[in-house]
Amino acid sequence: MSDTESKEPLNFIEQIIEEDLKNGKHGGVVHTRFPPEPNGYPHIGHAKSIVLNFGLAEKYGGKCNLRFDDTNPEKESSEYVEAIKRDVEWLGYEWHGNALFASDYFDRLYEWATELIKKEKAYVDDTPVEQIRAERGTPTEPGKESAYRNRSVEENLTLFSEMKDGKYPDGAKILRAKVDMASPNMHMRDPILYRIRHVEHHRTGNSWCIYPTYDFAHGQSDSLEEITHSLCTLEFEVHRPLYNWIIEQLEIFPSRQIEFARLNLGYTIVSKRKLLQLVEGGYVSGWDDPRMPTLSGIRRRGYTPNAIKNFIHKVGIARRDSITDVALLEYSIREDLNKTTNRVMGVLDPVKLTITNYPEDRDEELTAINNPEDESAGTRKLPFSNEIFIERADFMEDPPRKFFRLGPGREVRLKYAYIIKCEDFKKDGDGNITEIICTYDPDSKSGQDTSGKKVKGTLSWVSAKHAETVEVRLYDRLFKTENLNEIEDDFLNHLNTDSLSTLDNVKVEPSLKNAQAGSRFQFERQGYFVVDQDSGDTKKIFNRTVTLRDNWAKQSRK
RNA sequence: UGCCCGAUGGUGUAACUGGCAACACGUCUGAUUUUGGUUCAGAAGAGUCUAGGUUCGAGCCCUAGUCGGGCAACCA
Repeated sequence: MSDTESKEPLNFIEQIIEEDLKNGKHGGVVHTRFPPEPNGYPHIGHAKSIVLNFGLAEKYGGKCNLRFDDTNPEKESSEYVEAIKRDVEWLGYEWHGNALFASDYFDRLYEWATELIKKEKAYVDDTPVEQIRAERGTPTEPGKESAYRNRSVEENLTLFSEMKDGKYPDGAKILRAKVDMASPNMHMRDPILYRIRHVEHHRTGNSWCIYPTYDFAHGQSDSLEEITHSLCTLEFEVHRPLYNWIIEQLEIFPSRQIEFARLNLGYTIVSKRKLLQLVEGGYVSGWDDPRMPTLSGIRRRGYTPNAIKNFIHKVGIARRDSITDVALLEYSIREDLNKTTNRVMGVLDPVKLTITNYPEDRDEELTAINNPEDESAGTRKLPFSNEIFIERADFMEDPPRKFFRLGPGREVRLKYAYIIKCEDFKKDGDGNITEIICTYDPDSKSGQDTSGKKVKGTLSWVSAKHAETVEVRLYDRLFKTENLNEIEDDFLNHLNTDSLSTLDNVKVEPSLKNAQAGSRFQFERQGYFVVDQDSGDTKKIFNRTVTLRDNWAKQSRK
């Protein structure tokens, strides 16, 4: 694997890995990890990290751990742990061994803290929060050393042990590293290693009342797991000197931190905090609302793991901030679904069409191809009769020249059936078309057409008396602003109020009667749909995953 | 008036580590098509943030600047 010469260009992380491999670093082992904090549901941005970390391990024959960074019990819960596991598995990855937790290392971390104290590299500080903050200085001014900075090793050891034993209330004391209060890097100005929190942890319960900070837990966790390449996003770059400092002081396995730019998507928000706001504020139905960029939302929307992975690969990995065009995501899902999904007939906005010369009592079974992209998908029977439904948008009373569909006197083909001609139509008092009257050409049956006619348009349809009525939920982007990083007002002001529209009188062919939740279909000429989990036995619900590309719509917009 | 990153078509990434910018998406043509889908053929679109420098030669190296991002939670 690792010695395969691929022609694919390598991203900068792969270049680093291949260089390490060449130099025999870590004995040619590649070991990565996906390290989420269980404080929210994973979203498309996390997918980038998941695909990167697990993908690299796969590519180089290495391993990838799943490790929860659960050092802040106040925000974390096992609900999130489960959601994260589910999503990683859904994407098709298997973590190495059991799921791991930073909290598994609390004992070890405590020992290491003690070790740092003994080396005079850490001390207990009684300074109040506000003062600590003030003494840290600003980016342009150096900080001031704490009055407690030079306590004796013995005193620090005693105090730290008492902190652990619960002798002090929250915030009374902290453990800090002794680095350099004048460092131009704020994170090196005696960073906090442990804080007192008398709260229950979702895994360790009440056995601890002091918890390590990210900086004191993450690097050592990587080290304990012998992570060779520790990948994280750009904002942790300034933490890297501290990450390395701790590893050096403790003389432990030297994992290497490498940062890459997080994923930004147009019209999409990727912030757990804001996503939580959408859920709690009732702007969406939940974490798995199909409009949400969460993996659970995307999954419910009908996206496939393959599409997500391909999308991430197409986006690439780099160190510069960027915002990816949603069109790339949509392309990825269409590309996948086009090849894998069966076609069916569905009419979203039905209008009745009567074929006057077709016998009322006649039922015909036509043969339809399930997937023109996949012959093995076979064919199915489609019932036809004198009354059918077609899409309201497929008829125009006064059509423009480039409109290939139905209009007075025009002819079109009904897919898999006959060529029909519009003879007349009816309208109600408001001018809405209520019925289209046609005749058909008996010699034009699909597959045995002897009519010699050529028509430009082919319509999808559903036989009225055989149709199933279902509900369809059409989704649009949740926000109306493309770059949500640039806005200055509340992001909620940018919500697209028309992001969901529900159609409750959609007609579909009878083969869909027993479609199971999670099954995906292409409604011919419309888009890709997935059966929603809310579907009842009486009425199915279909979520529209994405529309088909539509050159006509594009052209008619001009 | 600090430190650290980054800057390549509309968007996202490449450029064999110095040899005269490529791929994908998007856009536009045309062909095929019983999905205005798919597929196929093709086109337009950047001279690589700016100014210097090194070099036979710079998107790649150096210097300065500009612009963008990050860093002052007992968050991660």
